[in-house]
Amino acid sequence: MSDAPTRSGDDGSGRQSIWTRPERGSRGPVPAHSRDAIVEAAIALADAEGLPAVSMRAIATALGTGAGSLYRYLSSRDDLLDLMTDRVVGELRPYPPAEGDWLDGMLLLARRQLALHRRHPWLIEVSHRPSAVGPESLAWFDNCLRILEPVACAVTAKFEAIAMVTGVVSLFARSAAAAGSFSFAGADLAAYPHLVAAFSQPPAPAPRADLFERTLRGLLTGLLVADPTEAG
Amino acid sequence: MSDAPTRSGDDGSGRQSIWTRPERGSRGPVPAHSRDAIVEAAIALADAEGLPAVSMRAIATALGTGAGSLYRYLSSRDDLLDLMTDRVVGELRPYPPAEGDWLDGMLLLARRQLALHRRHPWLIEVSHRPSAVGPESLAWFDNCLRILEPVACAVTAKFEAIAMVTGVVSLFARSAAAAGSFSFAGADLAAYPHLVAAFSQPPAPAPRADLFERTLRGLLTGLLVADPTEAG
DNA sequence: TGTAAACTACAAACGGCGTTCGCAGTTCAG
DNA sequence: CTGAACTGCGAACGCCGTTTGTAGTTTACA
Repeated sequence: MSDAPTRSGDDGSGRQSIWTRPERGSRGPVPAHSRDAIVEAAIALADAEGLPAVSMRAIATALGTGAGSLYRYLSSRDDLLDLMTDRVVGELRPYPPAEGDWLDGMLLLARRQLALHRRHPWLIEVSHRPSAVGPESLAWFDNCLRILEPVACAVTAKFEAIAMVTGVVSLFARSAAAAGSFSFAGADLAAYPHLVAAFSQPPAPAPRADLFERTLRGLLTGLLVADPTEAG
Repeated sequence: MSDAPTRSGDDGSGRQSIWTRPERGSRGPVPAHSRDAIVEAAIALADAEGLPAVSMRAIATALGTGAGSLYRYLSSRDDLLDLMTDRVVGELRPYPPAEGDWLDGMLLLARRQLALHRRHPWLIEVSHRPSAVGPESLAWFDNCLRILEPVACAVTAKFEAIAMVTGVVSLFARSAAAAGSFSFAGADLAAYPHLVAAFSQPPAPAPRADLFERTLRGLLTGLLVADPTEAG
């Protein structure tokens, strides 16, 4: 909506994004900390105690300084979250060589992305917020395009497909994190006949094998090797 | 993970969920406000100014009272968000009669859900948080099961399918809300050859017709009318 | 009917948050 | 050498969700 604030290298207010602003000037004492150290401490904190525990004061305490001092290195907590995200996206490297089927290649990338979410559960909470795309995220995106190179279709379709794959990955990551986190106790189940019918059935024999892969395979073939009869 | 806190009618600490706790007792003056009025004010605020504007103080001001007074009707802000969510889910009623193909029925429901997200953009931010399932959400779920009744497969698969549909809906809602909200300015694009190649191509002739529907159709058939050769 | 318990409203306060500001000390450009 | 640009730091600001204390009101029950 509105005038598209497009967080980029230089927004209207003259402020620079975290990706283009230099870490420090040439004068003054050598800083006691660094952007990297702060990001590292924040990630460690998020991995260990979850995203809500990542407060400026907590990070500063972990680094042995005050909360206000962090603003010598960052301009806001949002910038820090962007840096954290891009840094862990870097863990997706090294990217495998483009060999074999492009579909298998995309599935491999998706599985790696899912593993990344397992390593850093806070990624789910952080990725839903409009963020500035960092260099590692761009590299990942670029690599997806590389794998999709043999596919003959419009770039728009590829963009859509990549976005959908990322979305489905976060979907699975979210459902894995929220597994069994609620129940129906206390509700008047009598009002929901199909629900009680479903629960009165014998439990499923076993979870279907690799719902993740089947979903993505269906999605990608559906989006990229489209039925030519409905070319719009 | 851990001991599954299962937010339900009565959690371990003896506190009752917002769905089972009575709104008021029998003694004392008649309350000046009501749970419904608070929820309504909160939804109006969220629709107009976004979820961050929904602070206890703002709601209280809108109702002409103090922030602390709201705790006579709610036990926490999280409870309020649960109530808000369930209330707008009620807007999905009335549910259409189960006629025609189940796939078409599910697609209709999904489209309605997407429209709901368009009406209440804050739903995206609120639904990613582990929440207590309210009666309207249960009714919606029950209705999905009703539509899927003619499908002959395990209930587990139906649950998975419903969850995936909801997830894909929120995916599309999110991408619609974030459309064009970032750019690559300031980045050294030379390091991303496939990205620049993609952008140097002529723009797509036109967006593919109804990516939403095609995605869901592929997903549902893939998940529910599974290939019998790989029955697990 | 009298009284105590249960309920109401409300303002003030608590602790935490992200962030800003002023101050004192340090380093380097001109 | 001087002054500008930087550094760390602690106090403060204005928000937030929530708790608490006080005072007034209504109902249940002896």
